[in-house]
Amino acid sequence: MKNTKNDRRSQRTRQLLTTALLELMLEKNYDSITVQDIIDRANVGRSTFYAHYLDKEDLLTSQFEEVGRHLGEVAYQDGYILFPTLKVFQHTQENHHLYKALVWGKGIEVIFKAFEAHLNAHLEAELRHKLGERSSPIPLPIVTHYITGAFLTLLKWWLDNNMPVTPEKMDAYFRQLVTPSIQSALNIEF
Amino acid sequence: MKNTKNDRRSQRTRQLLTTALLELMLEKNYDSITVQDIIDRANVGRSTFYAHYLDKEDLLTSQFEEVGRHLGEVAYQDGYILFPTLKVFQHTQENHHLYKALVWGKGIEVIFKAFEAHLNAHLEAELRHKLGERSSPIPLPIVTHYITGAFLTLLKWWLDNNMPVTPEKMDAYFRQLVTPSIQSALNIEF
DNA sequence: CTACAAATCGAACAAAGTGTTCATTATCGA
DNA sequence: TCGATAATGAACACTTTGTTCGATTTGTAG
Repeated sequence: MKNTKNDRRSQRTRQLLTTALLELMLEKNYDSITVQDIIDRANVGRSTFYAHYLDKEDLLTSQFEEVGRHLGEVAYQDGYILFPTLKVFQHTQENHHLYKALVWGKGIEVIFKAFEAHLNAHLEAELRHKLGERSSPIPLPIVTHYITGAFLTLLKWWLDNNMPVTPEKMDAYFRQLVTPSIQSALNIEF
Repeated sequence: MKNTKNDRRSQRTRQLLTTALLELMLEKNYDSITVQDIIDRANVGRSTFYAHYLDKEDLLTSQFEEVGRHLGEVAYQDGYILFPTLKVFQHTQENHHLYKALVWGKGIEVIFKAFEAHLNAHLEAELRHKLGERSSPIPLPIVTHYITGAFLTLLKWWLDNNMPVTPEKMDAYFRQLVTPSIQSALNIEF
């Protein structure tokens, strides 16, 4: 098939561009990175870049939205209530070079947005299920945003400070903080 | 004094520029706003703009960092532990036109960063005071970031959704969620 | 091996925006 | 009215953007 051939070549080009952008984000501010920088680093022709992406922003988001979605899905592959936060902390530590680049640049915002959306959706569904017939005294979107907001802020803080404690400790701290809130707010045990 | 005269003129010019930027942010994406747009709207000469600010970013941050600091200070003028969140919700609602512009643009990030720094610092100091000699089972920075992260996320969510509940209700929800956490985590009563 | 189609290359281009310079004009206090 | 300071805006060199297009490379089907 022709598809195979085209796809492989194109895919490799996209990979080169993504890698180049990531490398550059480790070196300098995202806003000051030009398309020229990226294609120089990636050894890719100017017109090729624009054949694949609309602009620099497009390269950033199209790649990293996927990462965010992926994170959201991984986080939910088990039936946890309050999702497996430990996994996320661990995954973040293992790939912290990637995430440092994202924190430095503004890529992290894109990922977090996609991640947050997933977390909120799943969390709301699970809480609703757990509640059953009872209604929540606090609107569920408020509860879910409260939880994901706190979680992502801690995750970012942890990264910014070069992960001063282990993922296991972070997870324990987070759960210690969030559990009583949910229990008392929704009268749910878990 | 000459200062008075200069200051007044300069100040007025800066005001014009800030207002123009705010208006423009209501109309279109921050990144697509040019310096030309701003000075046209403000009826200010090009060179005047650059006499006051380094670039567009500088205009944004120098003005809005102040807003963030101001918010942080206002929030602490009473001796609350867990700062007067209600006031912040109310203030946000009263000035929601301003904040909508900021949410739409990316100005909100700048403000939140400055605001968050203040909240964290004050919160940590107060919690430490409240703890006295006892040491916290959870590192205080983690507690404070947990709280401010959750708070700012809820504040943003509330704005994004056009403030579907009253400031009083938001405040009550937030406190209901966060109070048990802190009590159980730090053994503090308040 | 050859032929072919798809992907890449890179030079050239117009367009837009940036930040600076400087001679000129407006403003306001003394 | 004078003088200092601020604002003006045209002109400038420079950077970046996104597009076009003919030449070139690459991988595969036959």
